Amino acid sequence: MKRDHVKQTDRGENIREIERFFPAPGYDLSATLSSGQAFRWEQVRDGWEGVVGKRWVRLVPEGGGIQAVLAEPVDGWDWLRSYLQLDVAFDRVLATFPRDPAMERAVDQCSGLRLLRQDPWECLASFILSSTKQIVQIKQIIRALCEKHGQPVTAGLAGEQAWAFPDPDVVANLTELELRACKMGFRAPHLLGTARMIISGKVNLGALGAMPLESAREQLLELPGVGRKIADCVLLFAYGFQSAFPVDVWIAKGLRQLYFKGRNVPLARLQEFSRTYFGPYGGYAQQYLFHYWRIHAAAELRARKRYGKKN
DNA sequence: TACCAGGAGAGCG
DNA sequence: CGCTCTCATGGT
Repeated sequence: MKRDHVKQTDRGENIREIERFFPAPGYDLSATLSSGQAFRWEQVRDGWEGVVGKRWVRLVPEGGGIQAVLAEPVDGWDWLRSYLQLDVAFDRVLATFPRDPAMERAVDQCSGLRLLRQDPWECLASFILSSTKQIVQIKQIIRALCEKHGQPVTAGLAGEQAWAFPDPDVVANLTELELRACKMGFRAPHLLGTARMIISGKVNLGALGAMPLESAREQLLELPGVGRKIADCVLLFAYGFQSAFPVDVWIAKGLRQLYFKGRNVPLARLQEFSRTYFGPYGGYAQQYLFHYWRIHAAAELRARKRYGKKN
């Protein structure tokens, strides 16, 4: 135990803490961390362990909130509050969703799912690596990249080791071959090219948050390996553009099934539909549908196997 | 063993 | 434009 690292002054200033409890009623940590928005969290016993920025964190849901435990003490917790979006008035978000049967089922079954607010570079790089990969595989690629090229950070109370996500300048100075060694295949030149464009200053990730959604998206689309879907993921998960609505294969399937009677509606029309139909927090609605549809479809598949295929 | 995965980009008519 | 093909790799 490292409790002796927790120092307090009489005046209550410079309090360095190694753990803290955050009240978060209704927050479903498991759904949030496993819903395909972030890829570095692992379930360990009754909690989740990962690296946020340069810090290893263990999060345990308990008693209407989240207990956070670090490996090393910190001065403040704003970085974690922001990452977990603990201050979002969530009832007001839910109230803006369209009231249709599909949306209500999704909210009903995934209530407690939240959107994170991630670091733009890590989020961008992660989703460049995500294209045509299953979530389990994306996690493997990112783990390899971090273990080979990320900065080591202290993890756990016994001082084990974890790795931070490698910064853009580190990635930019790697070779395509070194990146391919992380099993990212044809995504390697995309990631490399993007890292180099960011280092060169041709795209400034720090400036996008203050831009209108469309301008920020335009900037992201300049980067190699970044199309509409990945751009929207980054706009939503890293910059907090709540109306960005990434349409991937799952969402596309779900939208066609749930809102178009299974008709083969073209992607562009699905994007147009999602932009107008789901409201100012469409991104949130999207994450509910994504999570719901992924679980729903998986359950359906298992049921078919068990009872024998009817089709 | 086949099929497919939180796509993007080039090439075609 | 809109459609098709390819890209690399591994889970199910």
